[in-house]
Amino acid sequence: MFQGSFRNTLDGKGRIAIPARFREALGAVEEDRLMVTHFEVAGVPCLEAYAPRAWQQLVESLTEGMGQFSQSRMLFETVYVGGVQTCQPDKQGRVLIPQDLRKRAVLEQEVIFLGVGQKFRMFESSAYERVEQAFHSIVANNPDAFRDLGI
Amino acid sequence: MFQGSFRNTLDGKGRIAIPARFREALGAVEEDRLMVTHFEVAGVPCLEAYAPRAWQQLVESLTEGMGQFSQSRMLFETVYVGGVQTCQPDKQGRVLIPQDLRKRAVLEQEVIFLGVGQKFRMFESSAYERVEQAFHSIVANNPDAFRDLGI
DNA sequence: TAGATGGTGGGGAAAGGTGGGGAATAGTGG
DNA sequence: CCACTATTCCCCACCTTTCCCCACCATCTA
Repeated sequence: MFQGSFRNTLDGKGRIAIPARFREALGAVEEDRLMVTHFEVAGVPCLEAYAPRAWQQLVESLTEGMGQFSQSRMLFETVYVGGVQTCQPDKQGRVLIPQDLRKRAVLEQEVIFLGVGQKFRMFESSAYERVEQAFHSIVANNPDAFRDLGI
Repeated sequence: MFQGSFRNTLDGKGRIAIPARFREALGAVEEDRLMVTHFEVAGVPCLEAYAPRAWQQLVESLTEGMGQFSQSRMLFETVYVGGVQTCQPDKQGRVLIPQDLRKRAVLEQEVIFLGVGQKFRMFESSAYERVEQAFHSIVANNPDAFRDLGI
C-alpha cells in the first residue's frame, strides 16, 4: 500500500529518490522493481508506478476483459500498457526516470509523490497545483460531483 | 515479451535502431529477424512487429479460427498477413524499414516504439499523440470503460 | 553530540543510438 | 544487352545516455 505525499528533486541526470516509505511498501512484497507508466489527471500529465505484481494483475485482467480488437482495449494496451517501463532503483534507492516518460509527464525539477493504494502518482510540482485547483473548483461548483464516492 | 516505450530516430537512409530491450527479447527466442506489418489504432496508422515464431503462431491460429472464405478472414489475411515484410537488423541493431511500410505508417522522423506483449508497435511521434488524445478522452468521457481494471 | 536514516551530487566506465562513407545489389530505361 | 541510378548493406567513428560507484549534507533520534 502506497500512502502519503512526498516531494523530492530530480537531479541533473534524471534520477529521483523514491520516498523511503514507498520503497518499504515495494520491498515488503518483492524485489524492488518499479513499473512506471504515464497518465493524465484532469488533463494534467503524470506518471503512475506499480509494484511488478500489481502491474501484472492489471495487465492480465485486461486480457480477459475485452475483445482482441475492441477500440478501447487497443487504446489502453497501446498507451497505458505500452507506455510502461521497468525501473530498477540504484543502491541509494533512486530510479532513473526514462527520458521518454520524463518528457511526457514534463518532470523537470521538483516532483510530488502521491500514494494511491496499489500505485503512486508523480507530478511536476507546478503541474500538480493545477490538479489541486481543478479539485477545488469542482467541489465549489458541483457539490454533488463526489456523491457516488460515498464521502 | 516486448515491454516499454522508446523513442528513436529514422536516419536519412530510412534506418532505425531497434531499442536494445526489444532486441534482447527477440534474440532470446531465436535469430533476430523481424516480421513487420501495418495496422491502425484508433484510425492512426502504425506498424506492428513480431518475432518470426510469434508471427507464425498468429498465422496458424488464423487458419483454425475462421471459415476459409469468411469475409473477415479474407480481409485479415489479405491486409494484415499479406502486408508483412521481413526485416533483418544490421550489426548495429538497426533495421531498414521498407519504403512501402514507412509510407503507410507515415514514419518520417521520430518514432515511438511501444511494447505490447508478443509484438510491438511503431508510430510517428506526431501521430502517436493523436492516439494518446483518443485514449485520454475515452477515459475522461467514459470513466466506466475501464472500470474493471481499477485504473 | 554521536549515530542513523533519507536525500542530493557527481566521476567515470559502458552501453546504446546516430551519422555517414563506400561497396554491392537491384531496378529502370535506352 | 548494357549503362545508369537508386536502394541496400556493411563497416567504422562519434556522442549522448545509462549504470555503478563513492561521498556529502540535512534531519531526526537516542
